[in-house]
Parts: sequence; structure tokens; C-alpha cells
Amino acid sequence: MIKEKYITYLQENGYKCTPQRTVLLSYFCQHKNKLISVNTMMNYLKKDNRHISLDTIYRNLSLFVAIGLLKSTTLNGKRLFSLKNNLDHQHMFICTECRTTKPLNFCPMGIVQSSLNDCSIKSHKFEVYGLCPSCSWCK
Amino acid sequence: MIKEKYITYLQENGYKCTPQRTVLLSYFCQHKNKLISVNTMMNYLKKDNRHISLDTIYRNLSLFVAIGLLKSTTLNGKRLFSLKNNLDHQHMFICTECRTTKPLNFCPMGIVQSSLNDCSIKSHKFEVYGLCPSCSWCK
DNA sequence: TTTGGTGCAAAATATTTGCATCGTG
DNA sequence: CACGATGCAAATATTTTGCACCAAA
Repeated sequence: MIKEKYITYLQENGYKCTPQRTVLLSYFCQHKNKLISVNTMMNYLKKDNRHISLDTIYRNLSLFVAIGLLKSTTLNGKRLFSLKNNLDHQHMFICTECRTTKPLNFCPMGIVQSSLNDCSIKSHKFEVYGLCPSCSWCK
Repeated sequence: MIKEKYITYLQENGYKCTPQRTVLLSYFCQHKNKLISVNTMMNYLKKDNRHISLDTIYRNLSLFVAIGLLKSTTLNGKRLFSLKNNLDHQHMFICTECRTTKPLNFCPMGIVQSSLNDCSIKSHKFEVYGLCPSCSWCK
């Protein structure tokens, strides 16, 4: 999916297309398979001489997660966001060094579902952590 | 495992057995299969008229996780801790309402490992979220 | 023109750290 | 009695909120 699709998706769901949202989504599109923290985002904006207030970033990233454009995870107590590659969910390998991700193409839910018949399942998380090939070399 | 075993484990690994650590571990032992936040812990201590400083709680819970007595996860941006039932790892179902957990007895790593041959895998997380039977009723 | 979005400032929440003191082993 | 552990206070980090103003549709 390219930036325009995300913008369209926003509008189709009743949200306005603002310059701030465009900048944020562009950044994610230029960093597919990367986990981005609010801090990383701020630093990029500073370097690029743009300015979006911190609270606007928080509000929008939360919105993007809520409507399914981004997914989020937590590493060392910090929330990290990344672009959702497609509409259905996908698990990932996460390099804890450079925060690159790699899709796993396997979901364990089918296997455990039967053992949770009495529970109402809402969501799940499966993530593998380690070092990607290039970060392995440097260590 | 009962409290004494955890205490022994602490000492065997060169950590002192202090009243604070005893209180903390007791609480976790009395709340097996529950996810406990630092906040929950503080509230319990207040009610029980004990006092452990916040930083001591943080320091010790982090220590317990580091040496494998507890495991931790994140829910709504808050770190939650729970007793590790046994030495080897175990995935869980988490009731997002009452924070009760239920072991899953299945680990998906065997299945995905081969697709990550070029990565150095350090750890992984697999958690299922939803409502436990009793919380389903109340909703 | 209307309603949702943004920036600012401030607050709320969460976590960490330095240092003097205490107490376990 | 030595050294690790604790408490306190303060710093740091993270996230949220109220409100006036702005701008996309």
C-alpha cells in the first residue's frame, strides 16, 4: 500500500486529511518494516525542520492503530509503531537492535483455539525477538 | 513452587532475603495466575499497612524478572508482572478484565524457527487476550 | 460554515537515579 | 563489619487532557 491509499482510507472513514497526518503516514511508508517510537518520529521531524506537536503525534498514532493503519508493540517499556502491510494481521520477527521487522507468515491461533473454548478471545500477540542478519555481524 | 523456594532461589543466586522481598514474593504466591501492576502492589501494601518504597518495588520486580522468578508483559502501556509457574517458559491467555491468566501449553517457536535461520533468536512472546468465563458472563 | 484537528501548556502517570543510611549474611 | 538493599527526594520519561484557535471538507 502506498501513502495515497492510507490517506484515502482515512477520508473514507470520516477523518480529515491534514498536513500532520500526511507527514506521519509518509514517514511510515518510507520506513516499512521498521518499528518507530514517538521519540524517533520527533527527532526526524526536528532534523527535517518540520514541526508537529507531541500530543498531535500521540493522538494520531493512536488513531491510526485504532482504525488499523498501524500496529503497535512495546519494547523496553516504550510503545513502537509500524505500518500494517495488509489488512489481515501478521506476526513478526523484531530485531531488538535496529528495530527492523520481518513477517512470519504463521499464526498460532488455530492450534490453541480449541483449548480456550470457554474464553471469549479478543486478540493475540506473537512476536519473536533477536538480531537480524546484519546486526548479528556487528555484535 | 511455594514462597520458601523463591526465597531460597534468591539466596542461592547471591541476593539477600529482605523483608521487602519476602512481602513481594508472598503477594505473588498468593496471586498465582494474576497479572500484578506496580500500582496494584502499592495499593495492597497500603491497605495492609505495610510500606515499601516505590523504587524498591520497581527494583525488585525488575530483579525478579531478570533472574526468572517473575515474567512481565505490557497491557495498555502498563507493565504487569506474574509468577512464573515453573522454570521453563509458558505462554498464556490473559483476561483483560480481571487480569487472570491461564497457561496455554503450546509454544509456536518450533514451527517458525526454520523460517528465521538467518536471524539470531533471543526470545519471543505469545499471548492471547480476551475475557475469561466469569468475566464473559458479566459483560 | 461547521466540525474535527492542532498547538500550547499543564497535568497525570510511569519509571529511574544519586546518595545517605540501614541491615542481612 | 562489609556490601548489598532500602528510602527519600528529585529527576527523567511517557502519555493525556482542557481549551482556544485553526483549517479541511
